[in-house]
Formats: sequence, C-alpha cells, structure tokens
Amino acid sequence: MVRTAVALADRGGLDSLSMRKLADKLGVVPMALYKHVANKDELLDAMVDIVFEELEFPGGGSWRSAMRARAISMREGLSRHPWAVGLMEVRAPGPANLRHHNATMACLRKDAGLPFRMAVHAYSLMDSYIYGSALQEKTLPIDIPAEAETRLRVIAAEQPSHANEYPYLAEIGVEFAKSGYDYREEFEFGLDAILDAIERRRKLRSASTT
Amino acid sequence: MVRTAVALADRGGLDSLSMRKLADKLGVVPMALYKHVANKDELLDAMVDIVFEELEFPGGGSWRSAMRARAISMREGLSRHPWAVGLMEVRAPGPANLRHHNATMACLRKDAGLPFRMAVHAYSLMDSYIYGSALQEKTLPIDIPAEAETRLRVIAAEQPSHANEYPYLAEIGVEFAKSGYDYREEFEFGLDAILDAIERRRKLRSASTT
DNA sequence: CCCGGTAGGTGTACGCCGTACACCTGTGCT
DNA sequence: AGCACAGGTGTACGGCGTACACCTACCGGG
Repeated sequence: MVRTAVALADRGGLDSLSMRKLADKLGVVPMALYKHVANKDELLDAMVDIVFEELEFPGGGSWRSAMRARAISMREGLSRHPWAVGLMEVRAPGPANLRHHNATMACLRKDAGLPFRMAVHAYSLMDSYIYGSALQEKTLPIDIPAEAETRLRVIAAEQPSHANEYPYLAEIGVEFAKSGYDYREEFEFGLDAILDAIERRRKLRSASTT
Repeated sequence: MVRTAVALADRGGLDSLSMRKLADKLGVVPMALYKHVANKDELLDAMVDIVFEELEFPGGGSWRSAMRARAISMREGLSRHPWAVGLMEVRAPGPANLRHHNATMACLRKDAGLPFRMAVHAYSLMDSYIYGSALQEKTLPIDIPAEAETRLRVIAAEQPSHANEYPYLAEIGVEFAKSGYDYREEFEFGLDAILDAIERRRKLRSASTT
C-alpha cells in the first residue's frame, strides 16, 4: 500500500496523491485505507521512511567519501521522489530515518573526529544544502534549456521599455539556452566546496588542540 | 488584499490560507477575490513578490559583505514567512523578484568579478543553502530544547531493547536539551563556510589567469 | 440629462478532498 | 460451536477552489 502511494506521488506529485485515488488504484474503497494508517499524515511518514530506506551510506572509506556518497545518494533519492522534499524531517521519524541520522552523526563524530558542536554544524550545513538543492530542482522552472530561454526572453519582451533593465537575467537566459543547466553538476560543485570548507575547519581545530 | 493574505499565512501557515477565509477576513464573499486575481496560484505569486520586496540587498561594500547581508536578510524573511519557502522560485516571478535576482547576479559578476559559470555556481550554492536552512527551520520539530529532548528520549524509550541502538541520536537529545538549538547561529556558521569556499575558488581562478 | 460600459461584489452549484461512524464478512482460536 | 477481530463497505459532513450567471454603482461622452 505504501509502495503504491509512493508510486502515485512519484508521477503526478503530492497533489495527485489522494486517499481516494490511492484506494482506487488498490481496488478498494477509500475508507479501507484507514484500517492500516490512522490518517494521511501517517501515510506520508511511512512513505518518507521508504525514501530513507533507499539511501545508501557506505562505511569503510574516509569520512569525506562517505559523506559525499551520502549526499549524492540523497540528492538522487529526492530527485526520484520530489514530493518528499519538504517532508523528510517532519513529524515522527521512521526506523530507516533514525538509522540514517545515527549513522551520519557517527561518521562525523567518530570517523571525522569532530567535536559535538562541530559535527552538528557540519551536519546542518550539508543537509541544508542537500534539501535546498532538491527544492530548487523541484521548483525551478528551468528544465529544458529552450524553455528557460523562452521564459527569460518573455520577461524581457513583456515590457519593452524594461528590456535592458535586467542585463544579467538576460545573460542567464542566453547562456542556458546555449549550454543547458545540469542540476547534478551544479550540485556537485557546491558539495565539494562545502566538503572543502568542513575539512579546513576540521584541520584548523585539530591543529590547535595538538 | 495580498497583504492580508500574507498576514493570514504568517500566522497559521499555508493550510490556513483559503480563499474563503481570506474573503471572510476582508468582509467579502469568496468569489469577489477572483475579480482581482485569476486563481489562488496567482495570489501566491503576488504574496511571494511581497517577500522579495522586504529583502534588503545593500550595495557599496565588498561582494562578500553584500552577499552575506543578502543571505541573512533572506533567511530572516523566510523565517518571518515560512509559507514562502517552497514558493520563491516557482512560476511567474514578480518585479521585486526580477530586481533581486538581477542585482545578485550583478554583484557576483561585477563586484566579485566571477566569470559566468562560476557566478551561477556560487549563486546556486548560496541559494540552495539558504532555502534549505529555511526549510529545516520550518520543518524540523526541534524548537524548544525541552521538546527536542523529550522527542528523542521517547524514541529511545519506545523500544527499550533498542535504547542503546542510536547512541549518537541520544547524544543530540541530551546536548540540545542542555544548551538549545539556535537556527541563526547554525545558519551563519554554514554561511561563512560557504563564503570562504567561494572566496578561495575566486582567488584560485584569478591567480591562474594572471 | 441620459445611457451604456465597466469595475467589483453576490449566490448558487459542482466536484474534489480527508475522514467520522456504523455496518458487514470471513478467518482462526478456544 | 462460539466469538473476537482484522479488514472491507456505504453514507455523510464540512471544507476546499472556482465556473457561471447575476446584480449594482459609478463615470465619461452624446
């Protein structure tokens, strides 16, 4: 049932996931669902935990490669399940969710050797970036280069008197029309920048305490 | 009308902003609103532009101080208007929105002297982080230290056999109960880390081209 | 002075949503 | 044989966005 709900939300977004449609898909009457979940929010919680289950978090390597793999896997997961973007950290965490957070903290505390506060900073920084990237990918209306260019051209064209008022926006339109916009590449640039910054602070701290 | 809608959404969230309630608040019948906006989405667009209007973006100083002030102002805005978090970059951008993006690109291109691709990378990195932080602040259920601790304690208590399965989560519960969780402080740590990383890449590039 | 257009408020109605509540049925344990 | 209970059903309520037809008050040009 939860799997079906995830599939429904994957194609069509959260809006097209209603208890009625889900029941239909399962060949059952809407109210039958309430024998398995208390309400729709509980269903969403269960769906989120499925997303967490899909995430991979390799141990064994350096903290940096582990955190990098985690971030990439998470972005991919949220890219597959855009509906989950605003829901990952709300309400009751499921078992996979708990496991994931615990493993991440363990990696930062033990493998990277960060003190508690620093680990929290690093965690918060990385997750904010990951969720923010997923959110942008979900909401930004530039998917196809041509579309992006059209959009920005239209903006300029709508008010001819303002055509040159936003030269930098125009530049974006032109450039993206030429070469496209790759969310994955964009994400990895920022990810590596962030990992660098964390690594630097880690070294600074361990140098000052030795 | 749009101001009233913003006020309604500020207290009570997006869910409690319905055309009917808004009409009520304005002493008018629901359908009257449709003489001023085509549909609810258009209303949301207008509301988002109000948020952009509130943002401050000081010129004059260094690119770094400008971008830092922008980021902080943006986080504050999204903290005041949590409902806007998922809506800032969707659909038709309003005039304040266009102005803001153009000014930001101008700062990165001209003041910071970044080439186009690099400016886009930096912009994407910063905005993802800002939106992600706002999203976490909105959705994470740890607002009051006591509540956070309770939550995590409950998680451990629910399955006594698993009580020690998540030692790092337990640590988080204990630490935050002691000292609280400050979203602003957390945000600024990451913000400065990101600004450092961008600055480093900027210097590297300009060194290699001279 | 009238008169038509228009800006803006009204009332009714439709189809969707989540879900409360009472009811029914088949299965398995004692 | 009896019964509890898991799980499917039907009806109904209140809320939502909004299509559509209607009404009213104003305002500029003949």
